[in-house]
Amino acid sequence: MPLHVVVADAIRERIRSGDLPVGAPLPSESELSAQFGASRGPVRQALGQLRNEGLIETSQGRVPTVLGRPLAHSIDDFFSFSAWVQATGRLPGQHTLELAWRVPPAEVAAKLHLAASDRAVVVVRRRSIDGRPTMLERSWYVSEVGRRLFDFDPDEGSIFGALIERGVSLESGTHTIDAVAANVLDAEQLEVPLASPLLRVERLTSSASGRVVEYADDRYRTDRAKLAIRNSRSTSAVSRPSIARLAPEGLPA
Amino acid sequence: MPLHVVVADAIRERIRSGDLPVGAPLPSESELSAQFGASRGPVRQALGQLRNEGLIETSQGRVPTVLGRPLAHSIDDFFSFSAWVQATGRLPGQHTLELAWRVPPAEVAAKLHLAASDRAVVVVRRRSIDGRPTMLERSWYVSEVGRRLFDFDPDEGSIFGALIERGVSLESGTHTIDAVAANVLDAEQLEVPLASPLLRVERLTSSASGRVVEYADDRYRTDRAKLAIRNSRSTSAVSRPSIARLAPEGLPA
DNA sequence: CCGCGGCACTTGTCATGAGAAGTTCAATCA
DNA sequence: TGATTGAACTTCTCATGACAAGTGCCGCGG
Repeated sequence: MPLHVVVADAIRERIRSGDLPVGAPLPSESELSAQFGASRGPVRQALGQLRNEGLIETSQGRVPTVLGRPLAHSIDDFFSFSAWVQATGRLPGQHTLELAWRVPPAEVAAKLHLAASDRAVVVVRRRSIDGRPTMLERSWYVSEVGRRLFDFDPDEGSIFGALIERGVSLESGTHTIDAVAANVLDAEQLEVPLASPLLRVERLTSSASGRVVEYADDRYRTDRAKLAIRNSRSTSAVSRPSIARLAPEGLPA
Repeated sequence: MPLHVVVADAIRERIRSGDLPVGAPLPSESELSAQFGASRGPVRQALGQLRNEGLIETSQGRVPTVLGRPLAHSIDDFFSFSAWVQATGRLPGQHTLELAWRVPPAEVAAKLHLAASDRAVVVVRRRSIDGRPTMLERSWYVSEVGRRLFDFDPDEGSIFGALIERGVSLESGTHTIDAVAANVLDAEQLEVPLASPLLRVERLTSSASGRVVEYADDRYRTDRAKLAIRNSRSTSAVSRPSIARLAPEGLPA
């Protein structure tokens, strides 16, 4: 394991455990170098990573300080409805409306990088929080991944979690957010009037190898779930903006 | 200006301009070193930054490749409509419908932490991209900040930029995203049918001292603007989740 | 007692050099 | 023809050394 990862993990653990409380100064770079028997390079690489994670704050001439504890829930909460709901102390529910293996519509096939005649596995589920219908989920999986869905009951719980457990690589994702009017199925399942505004999150999930494996269209009742983003300018000026507005491709330049 | 920033800016510009199209290979590190008269250090620092921004992809043994056009150059693009539109190479426009100093509705006053009788400055503007109506913005500023709005023409350009220039501290923000049906004003100004689904972004901006200074309700035509979020699990499992789903307060536990 | 200068220490930036590990591609062999 | 090997690339990692620039603090002088 690379030295800079070792250093970053060690410091992260010291922060998580409370050994380095919030606001506390970190050892200087030279001290860390000595502690880990590394030169300044790897140490600075580790500190840069931690700064990007928002864990520490650095500035010239001043020893780095601890900004906050790492959050208990992971980014998985953003991929998995079940994980999110559970993390907020409520009860997730799901009711499968459809589970099938068939040729997807052209626009879905394009997003999954499939040939026109390739089949994919589609799952349509109504998700609920504490028994209240909250979201309607339409997911398409490439066959290779999707066939595993027949191994277990999608009414059981998290598909995301089940796939991860079975060794499927679900690594990165792009989420696109907009609003749509509820169609007949949406309205019926979410128990809202036809054409009600719904928050839509489209998700493209890729494996570690970069292969697109899932396309999902999730529609939320906005009175039961929203999205929130928190960010600050100064500390993130150098950090990566994981969020951005997006202009649709369809717009003429 | 630091060398690695110069290098990063140059490459970013070459991507933005299309000189380096999507999927194209970047020059190798040694070539870049030669081009900029820099050693490998700053070049690698620049590439790391671009990788963090999701602009390029790197892996051992392979030349870096262009992943996509920049979604956002900086966090500022997320706060400022003008900055965002300009960064994507298009022309922002604004038409002010109202600029007034008056007592805000109770729910707005609460968000700004104002007393019931305190006044605030309200601005309603229709924002456009390349002349097309795209977003309707309703912003409320606390008086202390809002009075500066009368110093310049809000039709001129970015309020955000103008306030920053005048030394106003706009440091952090919380964005809440949902969907709403277009009301009469929305429909008229955005040129969509009544009750069309719109993407709404509510923004609470705070100064460095933590004081809430702005509340905004921005409503987008979803055919002209969306939100995108890119994230990966492994590298971000520990990375800060600057994004989270949010359950509304109104929900009974 | 207060203010100020200067020194020690810090991080930020950059150069140079080197080996490990992965990728690409063309020549070679079955 | 198809698989394999190897060399020439690449990036990743790390060490060392150096200077610039910012911070904190102690002690001196007022």
